Amino acid sequence: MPHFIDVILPLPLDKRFTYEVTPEESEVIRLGMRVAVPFGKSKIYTAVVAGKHKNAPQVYEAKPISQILDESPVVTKTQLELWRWIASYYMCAEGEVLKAALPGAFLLESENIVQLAPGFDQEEIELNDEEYLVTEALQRQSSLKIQEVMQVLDKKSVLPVLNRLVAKKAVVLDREIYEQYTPKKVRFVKLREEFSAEKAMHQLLDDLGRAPKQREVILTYFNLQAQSKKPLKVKTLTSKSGASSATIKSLIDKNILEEYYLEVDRVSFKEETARGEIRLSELQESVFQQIRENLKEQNVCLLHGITSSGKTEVYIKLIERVIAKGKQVLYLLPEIALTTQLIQRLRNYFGDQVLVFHSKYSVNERVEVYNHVLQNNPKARIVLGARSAVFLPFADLGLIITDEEHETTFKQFDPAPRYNARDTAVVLANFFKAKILLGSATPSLESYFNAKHHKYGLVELDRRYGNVLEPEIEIVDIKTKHKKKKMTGHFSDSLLQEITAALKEEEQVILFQNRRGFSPILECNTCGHSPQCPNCDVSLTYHSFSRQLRCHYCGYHIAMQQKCMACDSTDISTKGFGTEQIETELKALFPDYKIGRMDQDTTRGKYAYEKIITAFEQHELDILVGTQMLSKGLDFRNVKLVGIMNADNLLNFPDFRAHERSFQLMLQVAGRAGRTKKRGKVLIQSYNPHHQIVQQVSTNDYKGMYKDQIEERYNYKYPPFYRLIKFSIKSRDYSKTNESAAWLAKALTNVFRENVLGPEFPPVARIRNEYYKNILLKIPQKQSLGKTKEVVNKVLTSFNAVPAFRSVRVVVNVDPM
DNA sequence: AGCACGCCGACT
DNA sequence: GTCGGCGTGCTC
Repeated sequence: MPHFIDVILPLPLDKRFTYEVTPEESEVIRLGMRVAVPFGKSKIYTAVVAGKHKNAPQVYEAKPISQILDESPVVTKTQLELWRWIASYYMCAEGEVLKAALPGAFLLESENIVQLAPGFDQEEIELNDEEYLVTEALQRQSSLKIQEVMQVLDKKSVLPVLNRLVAKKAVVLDREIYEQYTPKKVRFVKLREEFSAEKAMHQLLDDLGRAPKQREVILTYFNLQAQSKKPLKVKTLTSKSGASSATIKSLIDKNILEEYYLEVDRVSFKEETARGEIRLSELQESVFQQIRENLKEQNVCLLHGITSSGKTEVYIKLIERVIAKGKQVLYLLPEIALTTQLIQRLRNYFGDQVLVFHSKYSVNERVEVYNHVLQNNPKARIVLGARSAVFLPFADLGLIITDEEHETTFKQFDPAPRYNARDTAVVLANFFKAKILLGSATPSLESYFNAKHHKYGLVELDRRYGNVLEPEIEIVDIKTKHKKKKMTGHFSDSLLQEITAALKEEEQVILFQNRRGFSPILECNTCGHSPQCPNCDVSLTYHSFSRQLRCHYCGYHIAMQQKCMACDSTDISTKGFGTEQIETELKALFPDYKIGRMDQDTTRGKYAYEKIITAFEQHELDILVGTQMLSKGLDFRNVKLVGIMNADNLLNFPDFRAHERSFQLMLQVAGRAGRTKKRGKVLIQSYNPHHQIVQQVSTNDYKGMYKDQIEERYNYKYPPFYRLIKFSIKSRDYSKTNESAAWLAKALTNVFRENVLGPEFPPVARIRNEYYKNILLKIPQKQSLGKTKEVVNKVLTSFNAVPAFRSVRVVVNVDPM
C-alpha cells in the first residue's frame, strides 16, 4: 500500500500538497521534518511535512519526494498548529507563515545549473553564436547558473538557447540544492598521543633543540594544558606562544601536533555567571504578588506600570520562578526597545540562560538560536526577541512577557502573514497552558478594555521606582508665542530658557520631533509649486545632508533644485520641519554644545543606533534630537529636560487611533526625563494647548484618556467594540483600481450592509506607479468571526474570477493598526 | 510566487 | 517571416 505525505510549501498557495513516499521513507518521516520536493516543471522546494496518510489522491498522481532533509523534526506539532491558526485568523496561506517562521537558512533553494553534456565534441555539433558562447564559457567553468548564463549572453530569456543546446545534446541541465546553514568551525590542536608520556615528552623537547620556536610552542602547550584540560584553539596557542602559523603548521606536518575542528556556537557568550542580586521594593513586591495571584485565576495579566516604575525587576522575578521549573520563557519586545541595556541586565541576572533573537543577526546565528530553543537547551531558557520570536519552536513554554504591549510594531504590516505578535503570543501561550503578562506604561485601549472587563487580570504600578519624582509637564502655547513674536524658529522662549538652564547645570536635553508627514518640502514662493515624485502622489522631501530631494515611498531622488521646476523662479524655500531642521537651528542657537540626531537617516548602519545611544549615555552629546525612536525603553540617567516640538502633527493624523497614539507617544517621550533623583521637566509646544489629549498628557491621566477614547470608539464603532478587516486594492491602472474597488465594496455591502466603509483613496493614493484604494469591514462583537471570514473568502474568490480584475491585487489585513 | 504556454508588434 | 513582449493558468 502506497504512503503519502501532505506538505506545506513556502509559497503563497493556500493548499497543502500531497507527495508519495516509499514505505521505508514513511517509516522515517515524522511531522515537522523538512523534505525536498519537485514542484512544477523545474523547481525543487523545501517543504515541511504536515500530514501523513495512505489515501491516494483521486484526481492527480502524487509525485515522489526528492529527499528527506532532517533526521528529526525541526517544526513542532505546536508550531504546525500555530501556523494553521495564523493562516486562518490573518487570512493568508500557511506557506506564507512558514516563510516567516523558519530561519531563511532552513529553506534550501534549488537552482538550475548548466553543464556540458558528457562526450560533447565541438566539432560535431553546429552552434549559433549564442550557443557557442555558452559552450565556450562552460569549457572555462565546468558549470554555470542560469543567472550566469544571462550575464554571458547579456539578455534575460536564456531558456530558449539552453533548450536548443539540450536538444542538440551539447549541454545538460541539472539542479543543485544549497544548504545555506554552515556550522561555524574552529581549529584546535592537540599533541599526538605518543608524546603524552613523560619520557617521550622530554625526548621531543630535546629533538626540538635546534628549532627554538617550535620548542617554545610545545612548552606553551604544556603550560596551557596544565592550567586547563579544555580543547586548545590554534588561535590561543599562537597568541600565547608568539609563534607564527607557519611554526604550528610545521609541527603538524611533523606529526607532533594534530589539528582538528569543532563546531562552535555563534550565539554563545562569554560564560557569564549569574551574580546581580535583585531586591524588589515594597511596592514592586506587592505588584509581583498581585500578578502571581492574578495568573492563578487567569491566563493573561496586564501590568500597567508608569515609566521608570521598575517593571523589569518584577519581570525578572517572575521569570526566575518559571525557569526554576525547567520551563521556557519568551520575552517579547518591540525591535527598537531590544537594547544592549536590557540584554545586559538580564544576562547579569540569569547568566548564559538568556538568548536573543534579533533580525539583525545573521542567518547562521538565527539557526543556532532556533535549534537551541527546539532542543530546550538550558542556554535558551529565556529568549528575548522581537515579534518574529513567537515563531520559535518552544518545547515547554511556561511564560510569555510582552513588554511595551501597546507598540504597533508588534503587528507585521507587509508582507503576509500580517500577524500581531502580542495577540499571537496569547494564542501560543494557550497552546502550552502557559501564562502571559502584558506590560506597558500606556496600555493599548484594547488590552485595558479586556482587563477592565475581566478578560485579563489587571495590576497597576503607579509610582516611580526609588521615589524618583515624576517629571513636571508644562504646555507652551505656541500660537500666542507666535503672536507675541516670542518664537525663534521652532523654539519658544520658554523652551529656549529651559534648554539654557539645563545645559548650564550640565544636564542633558532630549528634543522630540515627530517626522511623519512633516518633513521639509521645497516650495516656490512665486508660483507655489513643489517638486513631486513621478512615481508616487507625494511631494519630494528635502534632505540637506545629501542636498537631495527624495521620495519616502519609493526612494526616487534628484539633486536639490536651484530654480523652480515650474516657473524657473529662483525664489524658493523649504517648508515644514523635521529633525534635521531642528538640529540646524539648534546648532546656530547653541554653538558651544554637542548636538546629536537620531532618526531613520542617522541610524541606518548596523551599530549606528547603539553608537548614538552610547555617545549620549557617555555624555558626549548634550542635546539629542530625534523621532519616535527616542521613546523606547532607553534608560538615560542625566536627562533633565524633554521638549516636544509640536504636539499637533501627531493629533491631526487621520486615523481613529491618532489620539491614543499621541497620548502614548508623548507620555513615553516624557518618561525619558528625570530618571534619577533630580526632578525632570517636560515642555510640550502646541498650537492647541487646550486639546484634551495634551491636557491628559500633562496630568498623566491615562484613565481619563481611556474613558474619553473608549467612548469615541463605542460611538464610532471601532475596536475594541468592533473588529476590523482592511482591504487594500492596488493596480497599475487607475480606472481598474476604481472599478474593482467599487465591485468589491458592493459585494461586501450586499452581505455586511452598513458595516462596510469605502472604497476610499488613502492619503497617498499612488506609490511606485500603483494606485491604491481601501475598503474597511467592521465586524460587530456578536457576529461570528469564522463565518465572516468564510463569506469574505467567498467574495474574494469571485473577485479573482472576474477576468477584468486579473491585474488587480487585494491585500487583506485583519486587525489593522 | 514562479514558470511555462500561448498569442500579437518591431526587427533580422 | 522570427524574436520576444507579457497575459493566463497550474503547480501534488
